Amino acid sequence: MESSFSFKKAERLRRKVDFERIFSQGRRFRESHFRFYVLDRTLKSLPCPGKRTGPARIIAGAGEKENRIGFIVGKRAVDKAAVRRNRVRRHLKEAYRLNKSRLKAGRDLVVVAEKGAVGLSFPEVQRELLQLFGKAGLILEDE
RNA sequence: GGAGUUGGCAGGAUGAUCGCUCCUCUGCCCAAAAGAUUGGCGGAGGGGAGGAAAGUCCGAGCUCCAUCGGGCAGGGUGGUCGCUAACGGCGACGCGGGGUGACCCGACGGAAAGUGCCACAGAAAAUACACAGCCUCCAUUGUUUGCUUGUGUAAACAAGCAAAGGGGGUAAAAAAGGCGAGGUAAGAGCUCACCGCUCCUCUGGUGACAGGGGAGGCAUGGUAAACCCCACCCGGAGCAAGGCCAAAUAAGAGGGGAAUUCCGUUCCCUGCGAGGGACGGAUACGGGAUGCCCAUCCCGCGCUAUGACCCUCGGGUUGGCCGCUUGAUCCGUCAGAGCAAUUUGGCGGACAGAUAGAUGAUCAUCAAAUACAGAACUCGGCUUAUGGCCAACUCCAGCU
RNA sequence: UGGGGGAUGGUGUAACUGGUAACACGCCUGACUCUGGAUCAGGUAAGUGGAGGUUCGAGCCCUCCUCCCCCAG
Repeated sequence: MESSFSFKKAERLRRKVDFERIFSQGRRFRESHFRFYVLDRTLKSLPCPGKRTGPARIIAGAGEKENRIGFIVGKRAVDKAAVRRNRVRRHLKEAYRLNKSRLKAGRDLVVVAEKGAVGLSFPEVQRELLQLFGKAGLILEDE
């Protein structure tokens, strides 16, 4: 298995309907500074993207076994200053990028930052994110 | 050494590993008859946040909408001259004010065109009037009215009141400009010196204004970031502007056409809902009213209208593409114009374009580096946030 | 990102054309009652989000900041 650390556009959630589907149908977890939503695309693959009846590219792009993830760092909930919000999001992206090879595939994930997330250092963010992945049962067992 | 004023500077660097985005060149794959092209996965090279990117306070470019004319109105600016694409910005100068000083600050046109306001206090608040206290005969000149009381035969004298003149504990602001002297019964530009004011005139300056001379003895309280007057300027909205393509859906518009309903209030009936009544409004032919020309008002001229059903066109939504970054651009240097802002020309160099939204993470070294803070159509300014460094100048203290 | 609105006692709202910041619900004390509620009487509490300016004098007028809310995908 090639343990690529790259993190391209196709691995990010970019569509409003994707976010809404995960919020309405996904499972939810919490740590002290982040909320976490998971939706397993492999279980309900047949009806899930339907009903939109859009072009076939939507199904094709999401139909692979790749994980997709989105990060939400709100202005109202987290911090007004754009610099500090960017720092939180970059920490989250880096923590996911370095650890994503250890996760089960075929899921859509969303991480929402909350009030106290601004003051955290990168190791603290990485530890909390891994705790969330563990709670959700996403970490592969094989050594 | 301390305190301060003004102007300027950079906004961590280097290396290693793992990553993101855009552009150029290039290899492979998929779809297709083929090619262009688009998409996916790679390779090489290159670019990748700020002085404030911020606040959105002004000014523009750009785009769409509106635009038949006029009036009234609304908003903005406010010393002068210039600079600029434009500005409420900048420069120089004038005037006024602050600071021992370097230097700084000023919405800085008009209150004898009009209107409004000026609480409390005070005699009085825009008019110089009433009123309280005080002075008015002794001497020089002239004049002196009425009433009451007292003395006296009377004439007359004395006292008081009225008439006449001056004046102002207060107040943010005060009038016979301020202050000092003379003057007087007490007092007033009544007189005089200095300062100020008004008018006339001369000189200098493009101008704001400055300086000189003469006359008047002084008449015009404050407020225009109150209405207003004067001069100048101003259509509206904003890239989520706006345009194109595809998909599914069927709102709206136009036409036809028959008919009389439709909407709102939640007052009444009903347990609630549905429904009905009442009230108000809209609609038929006309009128009126409303709407459309930036908002409001008026005039002239013009246009439009309720709605089941049928036909035609195809709004908005979702996804993608364009707009989208090289332009009144910025920097360096040389030469020219100008006190300067700025500008002309030559040479060289630089310049992000994302769309769930790119600059990061970890480590090492440098004495330390986490100040404020992140592009979203683009420029020119202003304002606000901010740790540090440098230069010039000012004041104070000490030493030589 | 662009556009619009607001901030006044603990809470919800007033303050006309600039002239002593008002009202209700609260809260506290007292009366009434065996006690509580209701009622009555009295009191407490903001100097108007912050900083400057205009004016004799700003909640109100002007400028700049801070915070909150709404609209447009």
